[in-house]
Amino acid sequence: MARPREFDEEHVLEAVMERFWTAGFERTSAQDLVDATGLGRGSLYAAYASKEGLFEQALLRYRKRARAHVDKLDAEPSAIKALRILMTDVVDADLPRPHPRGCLATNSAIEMAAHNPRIAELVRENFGILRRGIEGTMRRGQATGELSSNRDAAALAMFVFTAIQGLRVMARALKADDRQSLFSVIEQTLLALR
Amino acid sequence: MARPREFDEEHVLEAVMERFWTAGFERTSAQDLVDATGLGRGSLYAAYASKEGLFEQALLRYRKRARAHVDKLDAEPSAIKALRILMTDVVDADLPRPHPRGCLATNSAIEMAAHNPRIAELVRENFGILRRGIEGTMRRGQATGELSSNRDAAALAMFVFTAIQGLRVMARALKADDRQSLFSVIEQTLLALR
DNA sequence: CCGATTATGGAACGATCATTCCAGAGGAGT
DNA sequence: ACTCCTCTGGAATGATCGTTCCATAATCGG
Repeated sequence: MARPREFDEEHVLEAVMERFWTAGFERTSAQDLVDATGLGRGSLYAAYASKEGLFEQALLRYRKRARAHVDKLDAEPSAIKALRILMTDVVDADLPRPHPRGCLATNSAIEMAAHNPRIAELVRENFGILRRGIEGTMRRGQATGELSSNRDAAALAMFVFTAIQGLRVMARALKADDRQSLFSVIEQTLLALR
Repeated sequence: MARPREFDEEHVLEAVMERFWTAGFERTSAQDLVDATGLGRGSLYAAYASKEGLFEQALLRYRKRARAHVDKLDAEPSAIKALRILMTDVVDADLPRPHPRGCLATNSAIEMAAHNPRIAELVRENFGILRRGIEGTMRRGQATGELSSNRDAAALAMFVFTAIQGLRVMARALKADDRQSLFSVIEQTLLALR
């Protein structure tokens, strides 16, 4: 051991994630990352090897968001209410002004998954966290009688999860005044669970 | 008038669209487009001004796909069957080997919409063609009594359309053996219309 | 058949890209 | 206090980016 690191890894990765999230991988340059983190090029490359390595770290960090969503799901007793809160949160989180940033995992699925197997795997892992959380909520709702028990919980969870991916795409493409139609989609999705 | 064009615009734009579709805007270089079309740089830029101009043309051309989907919807008498065919077609079309390419409009919504208003508008136009087609099918189903008439056809159409966007995201991220789960999502979506 | 005008495509451009290098700085172990 | 070893950050590198230039070719109207 010799000289210790001077930078705060939490802060650096947060800034990196933010940049990749709004601009995407290709539109974010190494210079952008230097500016965003305040580190020198040498330090950045010594610690994370490459731009792709940095992106992987950002995606790993993004898992916390998925886990937070799952925690919030588990905190609400009513399954339907929990799923409504989840989807409303997703729409609200993906639509900040001035530019909607969508979901980092969804964006990465489109932009990177076909070109980088490592990233594709991380995206699927991110997806899995939320999908399994939804499935748990679904089973809970079936146990309490809130949801019909004669339907496949895993299939229903995949259905809701896919709807969320659709909402995230629409959030990135629609104008702000179409926001209301996304909430209508949420209600139609919840209606389908009864 | 002087020397006429030697290249076939149809062929050129088809090749350009194909390239942007699989690789995305940023991962497609001007050199890639020169190679794909067989034209020289000068010819390409004289005809289309810029890489973005070329992308716009590709997206304009892509509308034909959306229109073909709508035509197929209109050809099937049963609304439910028509929508099942549509969604199955979408999943099949988005998942060719070796790399799933998804949907050009969906990919562009994620990659470009926040950065380029012109592209964002073309994406919304593409979306609108299919969404309105679905809405028409929905009304038809209500008229024949196949679908319940006491639900909002526009809201149902938006719901199905958003589900399709979700399917397109999943198609780009999932492994080939998860294909079956996408068909399960299709059935859950159709079930919600009854 | 002859200017006028446009298409052609490869060479050339400056900018920017991701990455590497390196000289200096600074704690850790002895 | 001295020697490692690592961190640091700006300079440098070669590649590639999108775009422009330009000499040549080809077709038009007259």
